[in-house]
Amino acid sequence: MTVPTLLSPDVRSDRCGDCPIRYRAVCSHCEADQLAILDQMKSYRSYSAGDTLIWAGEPVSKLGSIVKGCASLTRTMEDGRRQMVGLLFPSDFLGRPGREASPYDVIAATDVTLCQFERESFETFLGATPQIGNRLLEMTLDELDAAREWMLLLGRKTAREKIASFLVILARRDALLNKKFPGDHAKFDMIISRESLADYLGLTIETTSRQISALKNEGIIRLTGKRMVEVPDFDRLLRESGEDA
Amino acid sequence: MTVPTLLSPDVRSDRCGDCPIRYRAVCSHCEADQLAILDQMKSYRSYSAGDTLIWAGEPVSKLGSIVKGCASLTRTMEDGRRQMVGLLFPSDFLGRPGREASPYDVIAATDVTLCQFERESFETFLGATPQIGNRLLEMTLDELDAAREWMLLLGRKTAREKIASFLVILARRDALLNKKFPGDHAKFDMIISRESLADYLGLTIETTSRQISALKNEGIIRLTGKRMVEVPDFDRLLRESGEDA
DNA sequence: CCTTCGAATTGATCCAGATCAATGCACCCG
DNA sequence: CGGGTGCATTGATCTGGATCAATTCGAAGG
Repeated sequence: MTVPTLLSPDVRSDRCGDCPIRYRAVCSHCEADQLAILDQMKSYRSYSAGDTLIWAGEPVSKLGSIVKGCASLTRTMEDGRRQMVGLLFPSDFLGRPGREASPYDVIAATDVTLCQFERESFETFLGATPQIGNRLLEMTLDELDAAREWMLLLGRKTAREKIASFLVILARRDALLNKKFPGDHAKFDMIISRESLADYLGLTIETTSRQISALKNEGIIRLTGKRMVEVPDFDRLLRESGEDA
Repeated sequence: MTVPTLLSPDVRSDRCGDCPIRYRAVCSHCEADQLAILDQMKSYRSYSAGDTLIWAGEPVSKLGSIVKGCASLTRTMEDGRRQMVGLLFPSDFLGRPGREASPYDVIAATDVTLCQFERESFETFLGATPQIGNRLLEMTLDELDAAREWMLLLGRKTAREKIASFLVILARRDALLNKKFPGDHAKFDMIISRESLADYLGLTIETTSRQISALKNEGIIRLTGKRMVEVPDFDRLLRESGEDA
């Protein structure tokens, strides 16, 4: 049962056929008849920035896709040290079939709209629909690649390279979303606070802030407001990130 | 076509039914008839410690399971900085269906026996056999959890905690393999060189060596030879690792 | 037995990033 | 308008782990 009043303004209708993530989400390989079933099973739910969608270790009865917004996955140690272990963007899947609980907190980084399913009915459908399972495997392999890329960043990159690498990811995302070339002049929102960014990069807030200031002072990036970033020369930024071409 | 002469002494026959990883590998959910097909498709191959099984970026035509031994996944930056991003043990799967190339080098840490398939025929079988896909998804989710756990280690733990965490993993593995309780007195081989260990933990060889010596001097571990480790008090080691109970 | 050679340990010094401490800067609310 | 309140920036200092530099150990071979 869908709840139209919970739709965010950007989600034009509650029918799967109109969904902005129709061709990228877990349902992307589904045929029309399978989609009709998902359409019946799904419901939308909205969260505000800062809300915790899932608490680490708590069993969760819902699974679903991010339709709009951005959520973070975070692990916290007893003494309070925190490490962000992933960022979820629209079309990314939330929750793991066959697993009751998540080993990390999931927190809305911005306002988030979720397309969610009951775990049980989704798992039944998954068992009967190989397209879903295949797509889920693809997406999980992509997440694994991203996680391992991030391990290299956390283990071996300097603070400056870490910041630059993060900005490269956002600039590429901006180019993709706005159908520009990756080399073009990019302008995008940093999405997360300095504190979250520090948690993502394995740094302190202070070091994070200092390195951003340094990149700004050297003209590699330009800041408008606290969160908007412009990248006049993408290749220069890329060189700072320690990546190969 | 199997090649009996390449069998390692521990692999008693080349029939899947006798396989030591029969109930943990990608084939574990398969029925007898499906297993019979895999039995026809598979071949064994052995590698020596230090051999590169897969070069980063190179297309690979084979996929398969580790039957015996241990292999590492490593990313290298242009300037030579290296980060190990995973360790594969018996029953772990090597290669990614639907993906031509691996983004990291795969290197035999010890002598390795592989049960391998041609990519093309394996992918065809995967399409027709949901059990394989489901198991692969489970295993990939496990790898993703391990990778994210490691991100916390790389981003936030001290050198001492990193070493202790690695030893905790090996001690748990020893307990599992030898059907002991995790708290029991463990004795195991460290598998990898100090250099590889440094690459795994995001440290230098020197820091790695110093921290191991420190744990030894404080009686938290005991060393016999360079590579054999004994853990008299598992809980004490666990406390040093920064993990919660 | 001694020599060799790579891996491991140990010591001395250095520095990138952490920590401690203000200060700046919006934005809200009484 | 003034004074919170919560980020973000900037400055001063400290330190854990890196770097540079010898040993030491142990297995392999003559």
